[in-house]
Amino acid sequence: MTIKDVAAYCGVSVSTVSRALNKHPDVSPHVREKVEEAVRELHYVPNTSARDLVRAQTDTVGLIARGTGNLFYPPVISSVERAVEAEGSTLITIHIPSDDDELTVGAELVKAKRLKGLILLGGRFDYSEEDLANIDVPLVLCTFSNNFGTLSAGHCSSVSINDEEEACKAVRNLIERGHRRIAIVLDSVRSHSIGELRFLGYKRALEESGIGIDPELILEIGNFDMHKAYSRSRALAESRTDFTALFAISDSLGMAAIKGLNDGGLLVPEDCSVIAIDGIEISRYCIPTLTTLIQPTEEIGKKAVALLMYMIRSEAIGKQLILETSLREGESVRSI
Amino acid sequence: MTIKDVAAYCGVSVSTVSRALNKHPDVSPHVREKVEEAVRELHYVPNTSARDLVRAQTDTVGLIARGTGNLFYPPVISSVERAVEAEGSTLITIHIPSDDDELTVGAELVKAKRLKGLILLGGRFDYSEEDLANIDVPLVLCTFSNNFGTLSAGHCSSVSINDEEEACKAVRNLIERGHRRIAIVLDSVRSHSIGELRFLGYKRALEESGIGIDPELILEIGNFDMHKAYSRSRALAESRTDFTALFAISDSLGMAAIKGLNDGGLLVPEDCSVIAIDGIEISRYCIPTLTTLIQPTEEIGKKAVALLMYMIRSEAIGKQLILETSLREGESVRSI
DNA sequence: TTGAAAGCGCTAACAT
DNA sequence: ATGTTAGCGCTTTCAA
Repeated sequence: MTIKDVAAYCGVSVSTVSRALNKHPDVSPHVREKVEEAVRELHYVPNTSARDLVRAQTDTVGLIARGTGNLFYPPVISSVERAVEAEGSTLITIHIPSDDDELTVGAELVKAKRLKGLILLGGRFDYSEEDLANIDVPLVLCTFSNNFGTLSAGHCSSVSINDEEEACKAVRNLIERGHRRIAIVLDSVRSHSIGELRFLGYKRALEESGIGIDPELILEIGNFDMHKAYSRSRALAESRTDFTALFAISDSLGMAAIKGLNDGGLLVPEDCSVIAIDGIEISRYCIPTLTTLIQPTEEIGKKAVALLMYMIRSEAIGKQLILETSLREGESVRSI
Repeated sequence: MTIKDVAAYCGVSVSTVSRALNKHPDVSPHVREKVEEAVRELHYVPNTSARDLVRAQTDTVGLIARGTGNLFYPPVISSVERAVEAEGSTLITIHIPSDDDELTVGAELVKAKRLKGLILLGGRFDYSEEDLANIDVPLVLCTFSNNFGTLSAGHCSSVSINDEEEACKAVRNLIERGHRRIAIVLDSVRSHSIGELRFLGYKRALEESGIGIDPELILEIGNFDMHKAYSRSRALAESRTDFTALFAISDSLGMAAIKGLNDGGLLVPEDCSVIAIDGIEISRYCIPTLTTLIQPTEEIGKKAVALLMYMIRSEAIGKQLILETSLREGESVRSI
């Protein structure tokens, strides 16, 4: 069942069928209708490989999600999927561990699948022009990137929250409620990724209020493992260190921390308040409900695809888009 | 950068390069080496579309996950991704809402992308031969299917836990601990999907022990929405209906139910025990930790791909594979 | 062991 | 408005 069969069935040439299929204007309504009927009748589905081969590039865009098991991704990926689908394109999604290099994987994928664009989820923010140069199709980073001041944006856009600012907001929220001894749970202060940015926000909020940084309250767990977050928080609770609040850079770390504090003898929020960033669905149903800054996952996905398509179509230069979080008041923070 | 360039670079014909690339035996070691070097030198990556066009089918397999936001999927999908990657194939993943028809979507996808195989996650179990006939490539269902007795397996395999049996185990666990008034939270008793199967297991466990079914204790929420599970459980708690335990057919429903019971005035596990099925990571960090039957997600994904590849290669008839869960003792169940 | 050439299904000039 | 035709990059007969 090829385009030839459809052409024969309709008694026209293949190019006419092709034109009708691709919604070219110069096809008579009568023929167009006949073709459409034939397609239904014959259950004809165009061969994507053939189409892609003759075209300059595929109708496929790639999505690379770095860091497995991140509960923040699924809704973003869903959103990207829907948006890409709505554009009539195809999405290829790949998850890579956080110690793989997303740009290397990306460059290969782009070549092999002849992608027309690429979206990166959870990448680093310290890409150099050189790194980026390997990918010769439009690129959208779903990571706040503060180095575009020095980088020529080229075919690279970004959409994300302002990680530093939002982290700062979260910690300010705690400070406003009277907390001064505030712990932080993060992957690493030197992650070249959101961990580092959110740590900067934490630092800034404390400094604004003249509160010093206490290394004892910085729980660097190396990755986004809930178990590590649990055990370190528990240890901190058991150590009887003086602190009344904790900021987790993600909801899952926040939930693990609450459990750790709890098992370490500290009640949340009575003995220790906890705030996080993400707003994943399940954190509305834990006990206590997590207070968190909700990332606009749906919008991140939609905007990422919109930016990508925009760049693909107009070969325009990249744009940096910053979205805002919204506070979801849970039960894990109290004033003191 | 095409195969022609590589051929020119090596001073051989394209067919020789093609043979070398595809590891045909009849290529002299010397030429083979030269080609390999040229590929590295020139950063040549074969054009998948061209390759797929000339071959009978693509190197792509599809994965359709039905029901969005299911936390059981991500680890399975990751596992499938890795396994497919290890086979040198490509995966296209699509999420569809639970009210879409996975077989229709699947049939289209297979045609359009000329997939060599398809994996279905979270599908129904009441497919007819007719339904299945629309998909003319090997198919693996990650859903327990009890109708293969009457269905000729054809090119269709399945890998999953025995939903009815495992649900029965879960409820038996509660009964063994002295519970007799046991509620259930599920999507629907007539879902033609795991909901129905697990309900059957619930029923069987109760009947085994001579416990009658009380419609009041059956919380049908229509879908897998945590919010619905929350509000219904809360209402049940507030109604002061007599019950001491609750079985949720998924971890996320279980967590939502715990929260609902809690907010409705019942402490878990003191006033009400809760058990579920899934074993998602985050349910180890809620308060109380969820007692649950862990699904072997990693293995489900791996086995699904293995079965699929097996069928693709040998055109063999399908196999039905049943895996076992393992009990993860949490803090949400106590004996009475 | 290698090369020449046909053709996979489609799109897009170009011609009419 | 429609038909004819030349490829897109690759694999695979068929010949040498």
